[in-house]
Amino acid sequence: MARTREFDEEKVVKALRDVFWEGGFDGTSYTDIMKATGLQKGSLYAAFGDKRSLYQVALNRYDQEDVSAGVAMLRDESLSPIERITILMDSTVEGTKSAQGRWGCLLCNAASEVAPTDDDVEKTVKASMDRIRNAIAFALMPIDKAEATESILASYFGARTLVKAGYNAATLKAVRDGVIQSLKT
Amino acid sequence: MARTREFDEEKVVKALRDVFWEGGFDGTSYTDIMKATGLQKGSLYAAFGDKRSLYQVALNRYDQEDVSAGVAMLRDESLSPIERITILMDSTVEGTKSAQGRWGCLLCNAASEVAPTDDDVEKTVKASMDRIRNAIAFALMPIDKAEATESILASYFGARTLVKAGYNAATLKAVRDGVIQSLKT
DNA sequence: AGCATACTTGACTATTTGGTCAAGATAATA
DNA sequence: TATTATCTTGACCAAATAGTCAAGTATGCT
Repeated sequence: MARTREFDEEKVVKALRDVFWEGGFDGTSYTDIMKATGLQKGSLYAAFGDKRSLYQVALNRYDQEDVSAGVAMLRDESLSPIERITILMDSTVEGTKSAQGRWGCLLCNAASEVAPTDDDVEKTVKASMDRIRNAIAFALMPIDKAEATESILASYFGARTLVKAGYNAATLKAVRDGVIQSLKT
Repeated sequence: MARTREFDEEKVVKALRDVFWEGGFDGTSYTDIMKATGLQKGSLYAAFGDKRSLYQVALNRYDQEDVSAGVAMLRDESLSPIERITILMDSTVEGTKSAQGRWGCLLCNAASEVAPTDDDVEKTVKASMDRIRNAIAFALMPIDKAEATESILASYFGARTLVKAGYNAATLKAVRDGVIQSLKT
């Protein structure tokens, strides 16, 4: 019946996630988006809607791919609770060394920049954060440390903010060690 | 010799801090800035320079007023170490209830939005964060918990991010309680 | 093969952006 | 009081912004 879509939606959605992840909402222009996705404005509007919708697509992708990976690790019962939290916090140390790591946490970036003026984004961000919260709580259950759930969640987001602020691996290791230490007593 | 400045620099600088604190860098236009300060563009340029300079003025004011207040509290030896950390974390709980609290931490906002593309801002943010870090370390010394410094710093910034994401007082209390619990063992 | 459908393109627009500047206003000094 | 240095104003500008749309294009179905 009709012409088929030429672009690879998988690649385009990843490109959307990356371009907003790196640049933020206001910091990313259509010029940037077109360059990143290889699509023209018209196609973007036809396929996804306006800029806010594009951002939502990016957030959803981040949830489905990046948050999900972390959640799966935290729920992996072949690892010990301490191992899982160590891996979680270690990922922030690694973040100091990679470009993507230095982009920070897209959820935190969205919470900071977009959530205050966009109820839909606030809901999406909170839902993703809750998934992480619940996975941390699940990981802590076997060692009876559920009361540490929220403080570890906060330490994790705070650690990713420290990376964005330019702190080095040593500082992030200190965060990790402090968190692990608090679970060993 | 010359005409004197009409505006109250104290009020203008506070207004700059507030308008960027609430709206972020890209999210704040000259229209907003003029409305907040009561000054025209030309005066702002003459007095402070371009938009990035205005942002730096706001950051410095935040450091001198808001960060300093927190640092002074953390260094107040008339309070016990646990009391001081409790007050620090409690401030995030209170933050869920005030407009200014929901603006989040200007340092975190700056780290997220501006620091990656502005070396001066990165330096300023890091310097302010270090002041808080050192004050936390100072507060923890008497109870020999210095190794918890960075994880508490991260919990604090993470908590303020949770507020921006729309979390309620109950969640922030859980963060606070988790942090305090980890100091009592 | 030809049609119908929907995708793709890029020129176009109205608005807003940060930034400039010349003219006018004002207060401290001589 | 006249002078002078500086502050204040708002009109102005070029560039960039998000968003629209009509025309052209390509595909799957009949």
